[in-house]
Amino acid sequence: GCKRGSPVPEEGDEDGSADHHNHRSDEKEQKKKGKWEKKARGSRVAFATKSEVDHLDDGYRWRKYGQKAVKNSSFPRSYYRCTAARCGVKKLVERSQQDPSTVVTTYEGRHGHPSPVAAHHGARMLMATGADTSYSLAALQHHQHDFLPAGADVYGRMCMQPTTAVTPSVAHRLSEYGGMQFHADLLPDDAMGYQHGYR
DNA sequence: CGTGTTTGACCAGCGC
DNA sequence: GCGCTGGTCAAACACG
Repeated sequence: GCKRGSPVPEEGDEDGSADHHNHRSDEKEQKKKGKWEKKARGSRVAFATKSEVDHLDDGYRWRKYGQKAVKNSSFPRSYYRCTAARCGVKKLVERSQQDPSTVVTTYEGRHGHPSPVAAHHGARMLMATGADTSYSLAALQHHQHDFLPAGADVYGRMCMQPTTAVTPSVAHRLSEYGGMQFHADLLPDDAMGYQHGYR
């Protein structure tokens, strides 16, 4: 079922990493509670980005742990998890059905640790604080003129290519701002359910 | 040998 | 109870 049950995605019980027993039973319990739709742990943010590759380098290291076909889309959905220890942040990646050139990336939770790559841009830290993701995005838009170079259009098309003035992470967001739209858990579940971000 | 991806199987929630 | 759907694990596999 596709339901975002909890209307209040408050994240106060971010202690899942505390008990990582080897027992299968406990892991199962963890799986049950780990339901995105039933138990909203941490923030959820979805981005629609134009890219020819599914996996975008946003500055963090991700490990793919699954792939399944979804009903609302003819393309499979990929599941990623942050490889950092004690970091249970998850990420979903799926292509848009109507625009195969568009990739929808969904983040859940907050890292609580800096990006593995040298972060010399404040924008990097904005993502790391995930808790205020919506604020981070707002801040990004507020300061986007600072990061946004004259040739922003270039980043709206490519996300993996090496950049000189901005980091891939920034480029990623620029692409979102430069033509695509994002939606956070601020939106009603209707907006989340009918389709991923197209309106 | 270490790290990450691919892939099949399992389980939980929902509707009938 | 059963089938459908979606989320995750875990062994096998690929790469450096």
